[in-house]
Amino acid sequence: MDDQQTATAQGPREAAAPKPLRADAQRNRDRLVEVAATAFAEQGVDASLEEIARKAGVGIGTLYRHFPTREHLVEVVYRREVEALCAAADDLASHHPADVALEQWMQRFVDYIATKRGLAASLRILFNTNSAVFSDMSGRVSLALRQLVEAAVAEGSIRSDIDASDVLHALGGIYSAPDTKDWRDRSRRLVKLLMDGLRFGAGKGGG
Amino acid sequence: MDDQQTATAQGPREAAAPKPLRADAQRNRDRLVEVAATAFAEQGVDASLEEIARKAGVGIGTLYRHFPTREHLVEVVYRREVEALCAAADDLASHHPADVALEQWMQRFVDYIATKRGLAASLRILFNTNSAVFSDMSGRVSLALRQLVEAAVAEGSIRSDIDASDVLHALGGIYSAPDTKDWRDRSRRLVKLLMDGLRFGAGKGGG
DNA sequence: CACTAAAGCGGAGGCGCCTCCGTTTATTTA
DNA sequence: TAAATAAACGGAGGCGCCTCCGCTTTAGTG
Repeated sequence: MDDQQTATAQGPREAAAPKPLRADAQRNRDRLVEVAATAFAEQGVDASLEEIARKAGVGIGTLYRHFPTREHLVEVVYRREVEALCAAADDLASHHPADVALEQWMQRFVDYIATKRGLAASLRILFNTNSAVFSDMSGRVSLALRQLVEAAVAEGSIRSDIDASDVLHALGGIYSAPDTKDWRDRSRRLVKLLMDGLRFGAGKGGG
Repeated sequence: MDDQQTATAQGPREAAAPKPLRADAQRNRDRLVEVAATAFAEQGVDASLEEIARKAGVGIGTLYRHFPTREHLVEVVYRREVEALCAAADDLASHHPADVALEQWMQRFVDYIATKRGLAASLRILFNTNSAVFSDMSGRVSLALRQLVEAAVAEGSIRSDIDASDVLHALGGIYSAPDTKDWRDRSRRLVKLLMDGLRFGAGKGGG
C-alpha cells in the first residue's frame, strides 16, 4: 500500500518497468494523495485541485504532472482507501476473536461507505470509464470479508449455515439504503442486528 | 416546436402557467438555442457557453438566466432536434411513396445519430438525471417510425410480415455499432440493405 | 567535491464557469 | 404620449482548470 506509484491502469498487456521516482517527487506525490483523500472526503470529488496542491505545499503544475486528470487522482485515492480497509481486516483478525473482528470490520465498512455516499454519481463515471478498477477493488473487499467470516465460522463464534456471500448481500442492503440523515446510525444498528443473527446458534465447537 | 419555452421538466404534478416571455427575451432565447445546436453539433456538449452567448449576441448572464445549467441547454437542444426528426417523418410521408419516405427518414435518422456519437457519455448523464426526457423522446421517435412502416405496409410497398419494432431493432444495431471512422457510410449501406429486405416480396396489393 | 544531465518544480497566463447587481427596455396604466 | 414598474440584460469579477516552459533540485560520475 505504501508502494510508490500504484500505476494508473497499465496498458493491456504486461506492466512495464514502473521506474522509481526521484525522492522529492515521491514525497510530493504522497503528500498530494494524502491531502486529496481528506479534501475528497470533506468536499466531494469536486474539491478544488488548486487548493489541494496549495495545501500539499506544491504548485498546481506538480499536481497535474503526477495526476493528469482529476479522475486519476480520484482513482488513486479510492484504491488507497480500499486497500486500507482490507488491511484492517488482517489487523483486526489478529487482535480480536473472530466474531468481534468481523463485527468491527463491518462497522468500519459502514464508515467507509458513509464517506462515499453522494459521491456515487462521480464514482459511477469512474467505473464506467474503467470498470476494471471496480471489479478489482470489489474483489479485494469480498476476499477480506470471506476470510473474516470463515475464520469466525471455524472458530465456532458464528453459525455455520451461512457464508461470506450472504453477509455481503446483507451489506449490499446497507449501501443501497436511501441516503437519509440518520443513515449511518441505522447502518450501525443493522450491523449489530446482523451479528446477533450470526451469533445465534453458533456451534460452540465449530461448524 | 416553435413554442416558446419547452419548459424544462415540469414539476411532478401538473404544468403551472408557463407565463409568456417578453418579446426580447423570447428572441434571445431562440437565438441561443439556435447557436447552441450548431455549437454542440460541431464541438460536442463541452462547447464554450461564453462563446455561444457571444455568437448569439447576448451577454453570458442572459444565457444563464434562460438556462441555469449546461444540461438545461443541452436538453432543450436535444428535444428540438428530436422533434424536427419526427416532423420530418410527416413531411416525407406526404411528399413521397411510403417506402421512399421510410428509407429517407431512416437515412436522416442515421445523420442525426452521427452527430450524437461521442456525446453518448454526456447524454447518458442527462438521462440518468432525468430519465423521463429519454423515454418521452424515444417514444416520439418510435411513434414516427411506426407510422412510416405501417403506411408502407398498407401501401404494399414493403412486406407485411414485419412491424415497426423489428425495424427499430435493426436501427438499434446501427446505434450500438463501434464508433469507427466509416460508421456513417456503413450505416447508410445498412439502411439500404434493410430496405431491400423490406421491399423483397412486398405484396403488390397490400398486406 | 564539482559538474552535468535528467527529472522535477511551480506559477503565470489564458480560458471557461457562474454569480451578482447596476442599467436598460418592454409593457402596462393613466 | 408619458410615467411607472416589472422583466430582462450584460459584463465585471472571482474562482477553478490546465498548459507551458524557464528555473531548481537530485542522482549520478570523475
